[in-house]
Amino acid sequence: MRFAPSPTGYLHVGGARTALFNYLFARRNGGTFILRIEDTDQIRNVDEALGGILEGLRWLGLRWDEGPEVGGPRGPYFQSERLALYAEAAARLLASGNAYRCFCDPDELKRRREAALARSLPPKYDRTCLALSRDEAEARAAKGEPHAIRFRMPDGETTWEDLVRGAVTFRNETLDDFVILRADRHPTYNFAAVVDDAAMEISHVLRGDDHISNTPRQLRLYAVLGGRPPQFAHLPMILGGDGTRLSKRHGAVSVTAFRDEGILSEAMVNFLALLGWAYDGEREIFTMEELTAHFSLDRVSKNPAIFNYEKLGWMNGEYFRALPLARRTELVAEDLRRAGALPESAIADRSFLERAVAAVGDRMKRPQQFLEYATYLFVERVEPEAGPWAELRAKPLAAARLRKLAAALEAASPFEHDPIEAATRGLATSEGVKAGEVIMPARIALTGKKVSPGIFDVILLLGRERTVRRLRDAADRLEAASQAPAA
RNA sequence: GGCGCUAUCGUCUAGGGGUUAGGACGGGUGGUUCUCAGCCAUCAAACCGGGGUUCGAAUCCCCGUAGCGCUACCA
Repeated sequence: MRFAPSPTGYLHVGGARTALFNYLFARRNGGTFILRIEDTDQIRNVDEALGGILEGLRWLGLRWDEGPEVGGPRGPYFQSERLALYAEAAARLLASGNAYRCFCDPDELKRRREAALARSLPPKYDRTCLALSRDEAEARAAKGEPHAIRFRMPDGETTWEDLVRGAVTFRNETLDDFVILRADRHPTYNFAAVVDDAAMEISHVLRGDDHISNTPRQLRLYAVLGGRPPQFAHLPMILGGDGTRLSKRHGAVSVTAFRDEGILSEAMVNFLALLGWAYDGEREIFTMEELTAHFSLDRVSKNPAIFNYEKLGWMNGEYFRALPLARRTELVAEDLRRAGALPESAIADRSFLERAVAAVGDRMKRPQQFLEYATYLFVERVEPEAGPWAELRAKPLAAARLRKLAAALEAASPFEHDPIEAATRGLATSEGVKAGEVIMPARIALTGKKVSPGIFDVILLLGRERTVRRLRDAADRLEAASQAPAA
């Protein structure tokens, strides 16, 4: 079992889903999860790009048994360090006549390909260099003439039993004599993958279904290189909302970006697992342990799946709300610090922050939402939002009630939840109105908004002094405004 | 163009020769509470089209259509 990403700088959710399925399959079946880095393309970066991949995998909790940083008996785990293996395998194919040297100019081939495409013809390599005698080819190679090595595709057809799709067949003539070793002696993907999968004794290959058409090529390579091919399973692709391959323009795509937006790794894993796999269609919440216990390839879907950001958000809420208060507070503190949203002293007062987080309670689906429900706790004075303020002004008795509430709260003793509630409701009763008639104006005066945690929690958090001051301040302003109706 | 894969509510999916075609997200409505969130209840919402096989097809087969993928000296 292996996951073999190329170092692209970050772990894409599609890659993450593939990695997860590989991991689950290996764990479920007592296999070994190998991480191999496919860095055969010289053009692409490697070092810093690798970090993002490993970080993403680790964050998700997908620990590899063998691979970078942990080593293992089948190393090295970077293809760039396995060049000798590919050269040796290519030499064997050359010797057996299953491959041949190609001196064609890449630019010329590209032109021909485009020309063929323009005339609606299949853009296959025309086997020009297959016609070269072996002596001539060897002589030109010996002179140092640049050339690639191509696989000689045999006639016939290639079939395999895909673990998620069943039998898949390709006619070899549609496959082309593809390059296995480039002029710079680096292997191409299909070749390196086969040489390594064979050497690493890979039993199962789970990958995206964009690799389906690579599979017959690889199978052909196995046939001439020797070694039993692994079993293949092609997973459905993950698409964006418009039905095309998920990419940056659809929104966040790297798992670390989701992390930074407050998505919990447990939620990410759970959500990814459901993209292309289902337990029974009913149950949706699974821990990693439960996933490894239940995962099986025959419940993997064949249809591409559109990445639903909203459902991820919902699922994150499920996990976030289930976290112990201390943990939620910790996550909120981390986010506040990262965003630089509050002075360090406010963040450091952990017991107050914890009370605030408790008051916000189920309203948060992710730490980032904390301030939506709590900003007023951390400012000297609130500036009511226009809509709510206008509503307050529309109530002629509001100012007077605010003052009465202030007085009632000054008298409430002790200054705790129940006496505060009793004082507030008592006022409503004596005013002959429903509690909401007192509470909503208070909410606007105290928080500046129409939406907040429970009012008694807010009052408690604010403390008697600040509460009373804000109530009276709002009353003052209401009265001033009614003097000058223009505002 | 060629080759391949796929096709159940808007989305993720369960099911599979006879079902009121189930669940979840999202949406609507009602309830609960001081608002919101949450929770509870409830509603709307789907088998791509056409042929065939069959007593019976959404399910099996074929064709079509659509979407996606591959068609590199990328992976």
